[in-house]
Amino acid sequence: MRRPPTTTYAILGMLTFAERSGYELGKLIEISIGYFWSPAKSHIYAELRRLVELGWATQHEVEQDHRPDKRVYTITEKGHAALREWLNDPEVEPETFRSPLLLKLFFGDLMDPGALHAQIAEAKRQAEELLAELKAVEGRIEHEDSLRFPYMTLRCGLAHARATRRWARDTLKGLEERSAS
Amino acid sequence: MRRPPTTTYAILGMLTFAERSGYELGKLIEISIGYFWSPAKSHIYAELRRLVELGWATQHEVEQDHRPDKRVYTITEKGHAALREWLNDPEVEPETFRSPLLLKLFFGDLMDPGALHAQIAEAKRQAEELLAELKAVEGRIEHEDSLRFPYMTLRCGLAHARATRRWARDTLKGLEERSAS
DNA sequence: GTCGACATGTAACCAGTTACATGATTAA
DNA sequence: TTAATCATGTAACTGGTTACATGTCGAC
Repeated sequence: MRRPPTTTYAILGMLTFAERSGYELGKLIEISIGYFWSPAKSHIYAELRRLVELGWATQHEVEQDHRPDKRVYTITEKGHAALREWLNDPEVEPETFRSPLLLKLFFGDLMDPGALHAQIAEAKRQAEELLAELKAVEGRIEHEDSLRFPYMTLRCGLAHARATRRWARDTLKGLEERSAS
Repeated sequence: MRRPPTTTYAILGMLTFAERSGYELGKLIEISIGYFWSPAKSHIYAELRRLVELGWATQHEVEQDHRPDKRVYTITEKGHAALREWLNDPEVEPETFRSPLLLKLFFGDLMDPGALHAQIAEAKRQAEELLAELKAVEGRIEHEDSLRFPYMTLRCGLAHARATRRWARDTLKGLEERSAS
């Protein structure tokens, strides 16, 4: 039996902080690992079922007042062991990065200059938006020693958002200089 | 009929420089758009067949001496129009970025410190390798005015490789300081 | 009464990868 | 003769998304 896909371990890892329902995991992932690993909502529920099948988590229903009932998942010792085995495996799967914007830019000769400029400007705006978002998170977690490792991943995001913003700025400038002459 | 996936346009775009066979496209993509858009070999052949079906390219066999024959694809005027329509569409699909390394780091508390250090160190090594590769490409194309737009995409790759290297360096330092105390 | 947050899923689809299969030609 | 490059694909799989479906509960 092959090792399950990375998303399985992502969900499993999120259960190490506390037992949670699929819905709660979705909200949590969105503001944490979602920046570099973001499964669809329906995918989360599917993975939770797989975790139970594997014996890596157990489920139990929680009746709630004032809210619909929920199904809460708890990591097992077997799950912990599987997670550690994956974490310590020196073989790390390669990152994937795909950028439709860079792809378009590569063919920039064929583009309407106005459309190109607008699309890079929009990328710059998005980088700035992301940067503001990440800075806000940083303010909240930088001194939380228990979030030391999440903070390191945040620093990576900040570095890349800044690199993107600067690149977009420079590229726009280059585009404008050329169109002016 | 919906718009075909981005990979279709990637292949189509590569045909604007010259008519090419699937094999030639594979080699070319690897050293150009492959850094931010890299279809599998078999996928390239499949997309070429789709281009012909759509009337966006035509194919013809080329008999070769000293080498196996090949099937060469040429972009049509209809293909050019479709490509421009896609390029100028202000709606750009979002980038996707997935990092198993950051995912592991997020759960760093559960890792063996040695394994974590080794995995970040390996990421740093990979960033340096990529950086060297991109710098070599830069030296070859920076003054080629016809490669102005590809050069802009290269600058983005350089910025990100440098950001990754610096982040990995800083992170390793943080890890070492902590383990020393 | 309707909107939004809470809550869980199914079914259909699809983009893309992996492994496999085949064969020509050239250079060591 | 063996490896490397040139050359083209098929078939099976799979990881993952999208759209849909359903319903609870509280607040306005």
